[in-house]
Amino acid sequence: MIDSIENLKEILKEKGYKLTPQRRAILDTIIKNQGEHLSTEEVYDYVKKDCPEIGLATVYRTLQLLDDLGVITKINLDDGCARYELNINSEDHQHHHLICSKCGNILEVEVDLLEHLENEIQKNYDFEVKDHKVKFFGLCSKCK
Amino acid sequence: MIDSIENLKEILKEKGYKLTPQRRAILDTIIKNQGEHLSTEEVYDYVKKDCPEIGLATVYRTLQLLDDLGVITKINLDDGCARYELNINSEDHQHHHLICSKCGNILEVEVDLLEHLENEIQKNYDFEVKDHKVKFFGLCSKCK
DNA sequence: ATACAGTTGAAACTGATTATCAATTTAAAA
DNA sequence: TTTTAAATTGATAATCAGTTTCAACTGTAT
Ligand SMILES: [Mn+2]
Ligand SMILES: [Mn+2]
Ligand SMILES: [Zn+2]
Ligand SMILES: [Zn+2]
Repeated sequence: MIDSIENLKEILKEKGYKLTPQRRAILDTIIKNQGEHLSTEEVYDYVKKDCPEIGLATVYRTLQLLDDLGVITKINLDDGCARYELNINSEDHQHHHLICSKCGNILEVEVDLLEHLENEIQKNYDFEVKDHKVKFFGLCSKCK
Repeated sequence: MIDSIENLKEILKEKGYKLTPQRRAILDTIIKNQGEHLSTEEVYDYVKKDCPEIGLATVYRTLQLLDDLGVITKINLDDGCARYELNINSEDHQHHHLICSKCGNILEVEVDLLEHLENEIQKNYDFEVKDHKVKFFGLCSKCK
């Protein structure tokens, strides 16, 4: 969805928000670490290299804001803290995660394959599906 | 999976745990409120009627224990606290949840319909799926 | 009845997240 | 470019779910 810092300013301006060096640095960090699922503290540690004076509260606030704006997505890996990842396709549904119960490694699943299930849900429950969160637990190739 | 308090004692005994009035009362509460997704505090409030002297720490400990034993399942509805529900079929996968973004109502989906997706995952990622957590977000029949 | 391991409740503690607030900064207007 | 108002920041305190500690208590096997 977001190509670079260039259009972050536009996205912010639309809602009356300002582009600050802190916000820029935080998004830079997330883009640079694409593929990771960073916690707030982890983003804080990374971003301090570019922006040593930044406060942890600002990181919490900014990640929440970027999530509200649809730039990033908050995910829950049941490890006691929120994690975030960059949104690639804003239109598309959130991708699935495979979580290895043994080594804790996270794999991402590109295919969605939920159309059939979602159609059944629309039909049987009269529920209009907008998005989903899907986690699979099990053993990865190395651990089984 | 669990029929009544009768076999809770057996399940506990197998692992060297004891059947206490507190554990009995907590499971009673969960059985009585089947279909709800109770938080620890909510279980605490209900169970105090039968067991007024019970401590909140005991409720936390017992819910965790029952989850470990496979009697109940912890679920995360992104509202800041853990919630639990009785396990009906221990063998089967956890059922799906439909969460209305407007009214917050939770619907349960009986059909699984994930075999195809799970087969693709086994094949393409060499990942052995044991269980899953699936949440759909959208609008329920009343809200759309 | 005894013994002992498991359990309890109260209270202190932890760790993630949020709220507060005075000082600072952005962005738009003058 | 200066002015201005609203948004933002960092430090700190506060909150809140959940965990730990520990002395007193209880369930169960013998
Ligand atoms: Mn991911
Ligand atoms: Mn349910
Ligand atoms: Zn693994
Ligand atoms: Zn609704």
